[in-house]
Order: sequence, then C-alpha cells, then structure tokens
Amino acid sequence: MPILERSNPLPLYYQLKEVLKQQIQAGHLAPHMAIPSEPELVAQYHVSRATVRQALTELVHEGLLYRQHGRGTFVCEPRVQQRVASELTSFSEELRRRGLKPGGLLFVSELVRGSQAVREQLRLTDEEQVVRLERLRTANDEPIAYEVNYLPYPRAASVYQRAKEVADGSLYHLMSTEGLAPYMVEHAFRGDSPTSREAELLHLKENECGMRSSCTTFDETGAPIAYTEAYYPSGRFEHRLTLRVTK
Amino acid sequence: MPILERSNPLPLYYQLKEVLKQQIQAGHLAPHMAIPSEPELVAQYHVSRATVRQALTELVHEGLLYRQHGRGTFVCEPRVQQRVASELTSFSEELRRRGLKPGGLLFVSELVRGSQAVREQLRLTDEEQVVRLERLRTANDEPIAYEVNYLPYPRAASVYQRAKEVADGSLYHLMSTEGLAPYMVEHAFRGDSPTSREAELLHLKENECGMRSSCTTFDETGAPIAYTEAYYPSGRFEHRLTLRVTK
DNA sequence: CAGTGGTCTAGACCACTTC
DNA sequence: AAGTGGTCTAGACCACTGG
Repeated sequence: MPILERSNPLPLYYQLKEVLKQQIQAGHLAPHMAIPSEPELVAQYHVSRATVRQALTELVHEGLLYRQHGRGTFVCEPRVQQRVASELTSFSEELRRRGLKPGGLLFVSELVRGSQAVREQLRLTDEEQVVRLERLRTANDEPIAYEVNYLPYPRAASVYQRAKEVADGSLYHLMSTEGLAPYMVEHAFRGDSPTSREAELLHLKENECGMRSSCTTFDETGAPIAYTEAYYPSGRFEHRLTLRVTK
Repeated sequence: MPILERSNPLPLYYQLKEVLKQQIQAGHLAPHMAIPSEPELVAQYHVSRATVRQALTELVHEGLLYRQHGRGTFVCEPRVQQRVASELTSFSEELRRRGLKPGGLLFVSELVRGSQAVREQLRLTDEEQVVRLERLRTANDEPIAYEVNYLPYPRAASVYQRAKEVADGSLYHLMSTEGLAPYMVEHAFRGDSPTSREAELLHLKENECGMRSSCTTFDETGAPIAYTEAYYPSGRFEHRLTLRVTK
C-alpha cells in the first residue's frame, strides 16, 4: 500500500486519486468490486474523511467509480471507464484506438475575414479576423475526412504561428498549450452530399453521399474558441461520441 | 434573501443550490458577474463553508458557474448553461426547442430474439429476448426520422407493458420511471443511404442520402439498458450533441 | 444490528489575485 | 495587505443496506 507524501506539492486527495486509478488499471480493484470503505481509506492513508471523499467524488465524476448508499463504492466497468474518459479525444487518437494510422495534409493556414456563419459562431467584432486551417485527414493513407477549422484571431495568434504542427496532429492539444483550453463543444451532424472540392479531394463520385458536421468549441467562461466544419464520406469513418446524463 | 430551512428534509447544500439557480434564472446574478464570495454565503445563509462549497462545486459541474482561484466565482453564459443542461434531452423536447411540433407513430412493439449485433450490444444471455419498438418520428406532421429501439427483456418488462406511451414521447423518460435510468450513452453517426423500408416510410427517392445513427445506453453500473438505430434523411433534421471536456 | 455512504460543523493554513 | 478560492482536519449525526 503506497503512502501519500505530505511533502509532495500535489494535494493529498489528488495523490489518492492517482493511487486508486493505478490500482484499478492494474486490476487490483476489479469491475463491480467494492473498493475499501471510506473509514478504511482514512485509516490506510492517514488522511481525513473529507479528503477521501474529495478523491472519490472526483473519480465518480470521471466515470471510474459509482457509489451506492448503504452498500459501498464500486469500480465501474472498463467499457464505462474508457468511454467517459474519452468524451473528447483527438481525431488521431481515436483512429489509433481503432487500429488505423492517422495522417493528414494541411492545405491552407491563413488569416481571413470569414463567412457570416463563422463570424457569428465565434462572436467576432467587426475588426477581428479568423485563422483558417484546411485539412485533409487520412487513415492508413486513405483520405477519410475533409475538415476546416476557424479560430478567433487576436486570441489564437500563437496557434496560428504554430499551425504547421497540426497537419496530422491534434488541434485541441495545440490549443490547450496556448491558453485556449476546450471546456465544452457543440456538435451537429446531418447527412449531406459533398461539395465539388470535397468530392475531388476525397475521390468521391458525383452522387455519393456522406455526413457533414459542424462543431463549436467553448472555453470555461463560454467564449467560443473554435468552429469546425467537416465532411465524412459514407463508409470510411463513423463518428462516435460519448455523453453522460446530467441529472 | 431567502433563508434555508433546517426542518426541510432536503439537504442544506441542495436548498442553497436551488436558491442560487433561481437567482441566476431571474437575472439577479448576471453572466460573468461574481456571485457572493464563499465567506459571504456562509454568513448570509448561516451554514458552514463546506456546505457552501458542496453547493458551488455541483453548480460548477452543472455548467452554471465557473471558479477562478484568487478572483471569485462567476455565472456562466446562458449559452453554456443551456447546452450543458441539455446533454441528454429527449427528441421531442429538442424539437419543441426548435419551434417544431413533435409527433410519431408506433408501428410495432414486440418481443423478439434480436439480431446478433443487438444481442452483443445488450450483452444478452442465450435465453433472453429483447423488446423491439419501431417508430416513425414526425415534426410538424412531416416524417423526419425512422427509429428502432431495443431493450433487454426481463429487465425492461415494465417498459414493454407501457410501450404505447412512447409513440410521440420520450423513451428515456419512461425508462427512468421504471428503474432503467440512463447514465451514459454512446452515439455513432455515419452517412448512409436508406433501406427500402426507410425510403418508403420517409418518402425518399432512390438515391437520396441521409445519416444513420446507432446509440447504446448504459446505466450507472455500466449495464446496457437500450440500443437504438435511427435514420435521418438529409435536410430534415440536424442531430446536435453537447459534450464537456473531462480533464 | 453493524457497516456503508450522505450531510454538516468550526475551525485551520495555503496559493493566487488585486490593489 | 486584504480578499478570494484550494486544501485539510477531527469530529458529529443521519439514512440506507445487509444479515
């Protein structure tokens, strides 16, 4: 049983969370098994019950544990653990998880005024411009999606300068390192036919149909930090999203 | 300033949450405005700081507030509040929000063995059957989606008996009242062409394309409680989902 | 009944922001 | 320096579950 380090700058509840996470991943705490009760954890790790409860409450929110009043605290199924943990993963990570090799081409990275729809979504003032990234995504070197990202300019200046890094990588990850951390996204999906440019880049026949998605990303304060439009031709990629119910 | 009732069976932190929610909705606490500090709330409502923090922490999780260390606690934008609150809404509610009149026809409600895909998703044993509901959804009396729901039978027996109620209503709501509360859903979307039955019911031309979705619903323990397949023809409905980033 | 998680208190010290 | 939220303690009583 590991001991929590009081000299460690990381909070005790956070250290306890990490210990429990590792025990779950290592299989010492199996799905649907009760973990030690709160008083037991208090005794084992020499912390107060409030600290134990803070650790457990956060693990419940992260989908690793569930509680039952009067019975105990239990380990969630791996299926739930993974899905809740992956509520927002990058496209490339998702491809790797499905055993595909992610790749991509960055066609354009430019500063433009943007269409009215884009300006509305990003709530720009009259003077502001947008960073526009145009990407062709590939899986095992086959084109599977055409994607255009828009970011509000003065705020995303540093992302613009590092735009070349996102050709086959994660825009969300780059944004997070530059002070534009996604907090919430709204996705919209609909069946649609491709534009001529999409048909060309994705090697589609005239009437081949697919799916179009729009996605607006917000930071913690509710400010829009990205707007993305993408086209997925039929049969090459399935978009998967995990939601939890807020009661 | 309302006073919390100690004789009320509802917990103090819960009463405080409700008071703050009402003040936000009534506009007494405007977006991006700081709410009273934690010590101020302690004094105003005569509760301990731990109680105040429990109320605030839950409101942060629900997307109504955000905290900034050293600065204060602030009200989220209505846009964020609404979207986070609607992480899983019923189809009919969603239509009403968009100003459309929801409706529907229940074609079939039956007990069947189910395809292998369905049986795998619901993790059925060899003896178990599934409840199958087949629905045509309408908005303003126009068909907009064809949907088939599967529920694991012995568990969903009471839902099966009340199946007629869900023709134009919410299956999730009915399930919740019958001990099958959704905790997590996994949605998958892809562009696709309609089957002949879908084309007929939705009045589609041969090559008209649309979107197909599959959705598996789980309860708190990770047990699958529903599996849904749906087809949305192009141009009639846009599927919107809100996600929050778990860090 | 004993054991579990749910609620609550009255303190304390710290890290961060602002002035 | 003053005020904010972040962490932590050592208790207490309650509601729910199980044998």
